[in-house]
Amino acid sequence: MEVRNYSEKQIRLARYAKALGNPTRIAIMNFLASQKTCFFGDIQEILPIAKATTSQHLSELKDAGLIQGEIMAPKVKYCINRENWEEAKALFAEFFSQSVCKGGNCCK
Amino acid sequence: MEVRNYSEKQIRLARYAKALGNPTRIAIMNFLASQKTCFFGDIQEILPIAKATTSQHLSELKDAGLIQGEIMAPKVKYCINRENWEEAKALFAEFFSQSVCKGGNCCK
DNA sequence: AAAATAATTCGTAATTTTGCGAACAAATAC
DNA sequence: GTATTTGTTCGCAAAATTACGAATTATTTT
Repeated sequence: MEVRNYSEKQIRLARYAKALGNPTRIAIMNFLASQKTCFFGDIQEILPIAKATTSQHLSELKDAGLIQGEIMAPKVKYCINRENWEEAKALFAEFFSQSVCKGGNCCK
Repeated sequence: MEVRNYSEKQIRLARYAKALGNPTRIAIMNFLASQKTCFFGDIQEILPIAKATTSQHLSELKDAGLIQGEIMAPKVKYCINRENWEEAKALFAEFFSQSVCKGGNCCK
């Protein structure tokens, strides 16, 4: 009964996946990826939730490293954190590049 | 203040992401992708959690459509659901293929 | 200085997630 | 037919998530 820990990669991938595991946050990321300007208010406008909740979701995306914010008083400009976006992209690509059920005798 | 709903794609992507948003579930998927045989007991062995919890995580992955189970009494054989795996792969690929900060004037 | 604008934080509530041990179900082995 | 093996389900608890309105902060405009 060998109890193994999770690898750093597994933990980081899960962290990114968790941050993306909500339709609102996917919508935010889609919006940020498509826009040149990305003030809080612009994001808030396209979402069917209260601004306090939007702020919370942005915090989670920021904590996960997927976005960053820049204060341009009295507004706040958000954008995707390119470096971590690329890391996440690579981690998901690697994850999904695993060959599934090698040998083909799984569940059949 | 146009309140938009989320697209089906956003909802489906978020659903897959949520299912993958936990290191244990990533580890399970990695294991299933690498194994030819995949009985519950084999999965349970590599995880540092109780079997009841493992069963729960498998349920969530199954609910999300990422895996499927087959009873081979008294054992249960699990494997990746190829069709949905491919859908998830495509959704994540499309998501990460978005060009980030077009025009380059975001947050700089 | 006061009012307006923009966004975050606070306080709260409801729901979901994660985890465990114990009890249970279902088939096999003795 | 009783015991064993293998997983699931139940009941519970702690923590995290999602959501909101109200209060707060910080800058800008008047």
